[in-house]
Amino acid sequence: MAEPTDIPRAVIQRISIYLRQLERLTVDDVETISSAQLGKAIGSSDAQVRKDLAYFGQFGRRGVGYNVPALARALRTILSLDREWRVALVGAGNIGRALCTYRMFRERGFRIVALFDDDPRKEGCTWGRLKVRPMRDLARVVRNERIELGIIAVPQAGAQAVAEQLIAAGVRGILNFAPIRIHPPGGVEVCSVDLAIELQQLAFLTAHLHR
Amino acid sequence: MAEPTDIPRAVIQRISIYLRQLERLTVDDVETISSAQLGKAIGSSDAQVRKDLAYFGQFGRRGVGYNVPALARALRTILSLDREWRVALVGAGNIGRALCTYRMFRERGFRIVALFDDDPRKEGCTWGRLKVRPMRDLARVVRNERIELGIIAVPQAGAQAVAEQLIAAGVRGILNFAPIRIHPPGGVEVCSVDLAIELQQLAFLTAHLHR
DNA sequence: AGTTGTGAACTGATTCACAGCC
DNA sequence: GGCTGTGAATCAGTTCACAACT
Repeated sequence: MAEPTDIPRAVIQRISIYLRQLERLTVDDVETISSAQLGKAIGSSDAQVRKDLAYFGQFGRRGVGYNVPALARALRTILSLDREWRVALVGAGNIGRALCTYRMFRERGFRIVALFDDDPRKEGCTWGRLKVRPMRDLARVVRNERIELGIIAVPQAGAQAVAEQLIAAGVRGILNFAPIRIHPPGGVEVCSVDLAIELQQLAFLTAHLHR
Repeated sequence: MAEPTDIPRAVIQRISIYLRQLERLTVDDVETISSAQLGKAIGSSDAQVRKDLAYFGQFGRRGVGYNVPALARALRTILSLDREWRVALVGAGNIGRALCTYRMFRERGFRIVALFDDDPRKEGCTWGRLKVRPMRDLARVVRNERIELGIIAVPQAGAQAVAEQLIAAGVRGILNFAPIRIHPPGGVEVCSVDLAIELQQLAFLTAHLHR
C-alpha cells in the first residue's frame, strides 16, 4: 500500500476504468472475475491489474479471483465516489451545456449546483434548474453551496482569471477545458482536457500510419 | 531523428503545446526563444523541450535559441497541420454541438463536413451549414466527401457500432468521446477522451490532498 | 489446478551534464 | 557567455516469474 499522493495518475485512471467495467459486470450478475479477464476487457495485462490494485490493498482470493460487487464497492470508496461532489460550472457556452447535461457525471455523484457566465446576455437565463449567474456572485455561492470542485468551460482569454477566482473562492479541484496551463497554489488540484490537442495528436498518428 | 511510429504520445502532445505557445509568441512578434523559456511557459524543463524536438531534427542555433516563426512552421509540418483534415461527426447531441462549434478545431484546419445521428427526430435538422444525416448514408458520404477522420459523440450503447461503421466506411482516425475501449484494426488510429474519468481522477486527487 | 500478491528484471521516459557551436 | 544537441545516468512504470494460498 502507498500514500495516495504518490500513486501515479495512470493508475488512478485505470482504477476508474476497472470500476466502470465492474459495474457493468454487476448488472450482468457476474460474481467473480480474475485479473486476466478484467485486464482483457479493458485492454491491459493481468499483472497490470494486480499491481494497480496492490497500491490500495488486497482484494482477491488466490485460486479464485475477485468478487465483483465487493471490489466495485472498494474501488468506489478508494476513488471517493461514495459521496456527493458539489461542482460549479463556469462558462454557459456549448461546452458548458454539454457538461451540464452529461449523464455520467450525475450518475457518479457529481452535482453541478451553480452555473456562472459573465456575458450579460446570458445572465438570468435558466438551463434546466440552473440559473446563469454573474461571476461577481461566485465567491458567495461557492461558500453557501459548499462547492468543492470547479469546471472551467470558457474561452482561453478568460480562463486564467476564472481559475484564480475559483481558487480564491475556496474550490479545491478544477477541471479545465481551456487551452492554457493553470498553475494552482498548493492545496488545489487541476486536471485539464485539451480537445484541440487530442485531435491534433490523432491527426499526427493518422498521417504517419503505414497503411 | 526517429520513425514517426515510435515517438511516444506524450512527446506528440507536448509538441502540440509548444506549437500553440509559439503561435502566441508569433502574434506578440517575439523573434527568438530558448528551450528554457519555452519550457517555463508550458511547464516543462529545458532538457525536455530539446529532447522532444530532437525526435524530429535540429531546429535551434547554439548560443541563440530557436527562431519562433520558423520553429512554428516546422512543427505545423511535423504535426500535419499544414493541410485540411475532413472530419465526420457522429452524434448530434450536446457534446456533438459543442465540438461542431469549437473554434480551435477550425483554426487548426479540421473541418467537420458531415454530421450523422440515427435519431429520426433529428434527421434533416440543420446545425449551421450542416444537415443531420442518418447513419445509413455514412459510407457514401465519407467516400464522396473524402473524409479521413471521425468523431464519436454518441452514448456508450451505440459507440462500438458507430466505430465499426466509421472504420468500414474508410475513416483512418477516430476521436472517441464514448466511455468504451475501441479495438481498431491495423491501419486505424483511435484517441479517446473520457470526461467521466477525468472528473473522477480530479475527485480522487482533491479528496487526498493534504491541505 | 488455478489465481493472487509481489520482489526482481526490464523497458521506456526524463533529467543530468557537458562537448560543440554561435 | 549563452544555448543547443546528445550520450550517460537516473527515475518511473510495466512486465515477468514464482512463492503463497484456496
